[in-house]
Amino acid sequence: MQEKRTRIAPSPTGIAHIGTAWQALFNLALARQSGGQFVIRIEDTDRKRFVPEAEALIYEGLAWLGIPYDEGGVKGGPFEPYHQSDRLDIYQEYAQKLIDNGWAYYCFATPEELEQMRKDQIARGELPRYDGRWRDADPAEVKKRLDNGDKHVIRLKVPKGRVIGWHDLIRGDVEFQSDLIDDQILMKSDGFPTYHLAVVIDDHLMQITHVLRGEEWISSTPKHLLLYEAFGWEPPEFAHMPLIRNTDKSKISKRKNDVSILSYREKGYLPEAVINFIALLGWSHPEGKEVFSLEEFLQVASLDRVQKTGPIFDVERLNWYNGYYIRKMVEEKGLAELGRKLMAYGFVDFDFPMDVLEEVLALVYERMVTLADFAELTDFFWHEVEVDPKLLLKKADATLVKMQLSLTKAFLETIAWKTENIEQAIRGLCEQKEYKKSQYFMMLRVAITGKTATPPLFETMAVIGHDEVLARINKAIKLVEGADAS
RNA sequence: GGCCCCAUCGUCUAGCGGUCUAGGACAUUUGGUUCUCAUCCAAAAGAUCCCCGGUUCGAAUCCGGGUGGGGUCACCA
Repeated sequence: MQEKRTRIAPSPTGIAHIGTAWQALFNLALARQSGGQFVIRIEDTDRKRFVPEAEALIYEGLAWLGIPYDEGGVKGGPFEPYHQSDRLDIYQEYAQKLIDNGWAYYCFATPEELEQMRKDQIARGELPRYDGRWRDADPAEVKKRLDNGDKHVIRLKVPKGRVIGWHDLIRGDVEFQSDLIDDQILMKSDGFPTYHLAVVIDDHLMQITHVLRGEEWISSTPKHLLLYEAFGWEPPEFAHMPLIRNTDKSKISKRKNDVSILSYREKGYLPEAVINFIALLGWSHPEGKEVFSLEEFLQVASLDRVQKTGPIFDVERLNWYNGYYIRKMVEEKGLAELGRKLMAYGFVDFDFPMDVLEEVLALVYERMVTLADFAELTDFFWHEVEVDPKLLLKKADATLVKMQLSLTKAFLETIAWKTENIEQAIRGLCEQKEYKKSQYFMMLRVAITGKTATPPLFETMAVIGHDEVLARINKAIKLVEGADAS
């Protein structure tokens, strides 16, 4: 099997994007399965949108998800440098070759001039495009402008009347008419290459064999193919993944979705849940499995099971995975592991009573969707609780409730503080006085936790502690008296 | 608008000419367990397989057209 060299080529323009991680997954799988390498190259040729911290965020995001790479990034490798901004002289050199062999030409049109040109075209009802005004310019004139040091770009001389096609590994045969392709800018006037030039040169020089990227690049591919031809290079295989979408089916965006990898960490998602979830976006496991690890994915992933339709990013499903993986973690590695994760990600308040952390976790872990849920699920264990008297009196009058609370207090006063004893005392009281279970338990739950939904009462009380429970019951009694008086 | 890509339950998807009265998962609803919630278990509901033609004995699956959605048309990637 041919060793496949694949890559992702993110731009450091802001956040580490979830789509980048998704793409990385499939690129990695392809490389791994063939014994090849997966490369990270940083495409930082756009100085206007450059964000200094962005690159580090990309590495951090991928590292958090556990997605490794073989070359580039902070690792380097045999094809250095892996930052396009460090490869300017290379692009310069190759652009010159294209000028020399007639595949490219200088264009001295200013941005303002081109803007005017487009306006005119639109006014005339034409579609805006470069009109080729410098395509066949007089060489003498070009030389004069060059000698004069006039600002210029270098454009690709797209041949006329050609059909440019390729066999896409995901989509099959795709074809474009060359006449519809603009004479693409290859070199900007600031001496930086455009994406199109840089990506082709780098992919070739770095010996990338398979370009697996998003569908948004599909209409750029013919331009790239032309460049391979212009250089006389063998093009790589191309495969275009569908685009992950917002709920309204548009391409997934910051505005309508959370697309930052790291923000999922901040929100309390587990990397294995995120991985499992995104792996199943536009792809299905050959055995129909819904739950599997990154390792397993890397072994069984294949392009022929990649769907052509853009999947919608559905957080509900991610939530299910997250709850599932939290439970799985506890079952396989114990509560301590959950505790460590919670601490590591900063979801445990500094004044939380650590000695009862595991006891508390045992009671709430099945109820957690994200790690961030820990706070809300557990605040009443160690915080003052706010009790709504209306909830206390929902299904019984004040006289009865007050009696129930007082008796409960009496029954609990002297017992040895253990779950079984608490249960025995309370159930005993309940039977003896023939309280309606649903009313009595709920009332007591509210009195002690302030909430209507909590872990089982007896265990909860056991963790909260004897003195605190009695204090809360006392408070509830006063509350009921107050409500009764008014 | 031109060009290109795409089209199965609300969502993620299985399906690659007959085994499909279309299967699974999430979400939803109901029942069971239970002191509530959650977990767990069971069940239900949910898709004219976008529409119309064609090919075929036979189409969700192949072909054509339509419609719808998406992407792209920058000195951004």
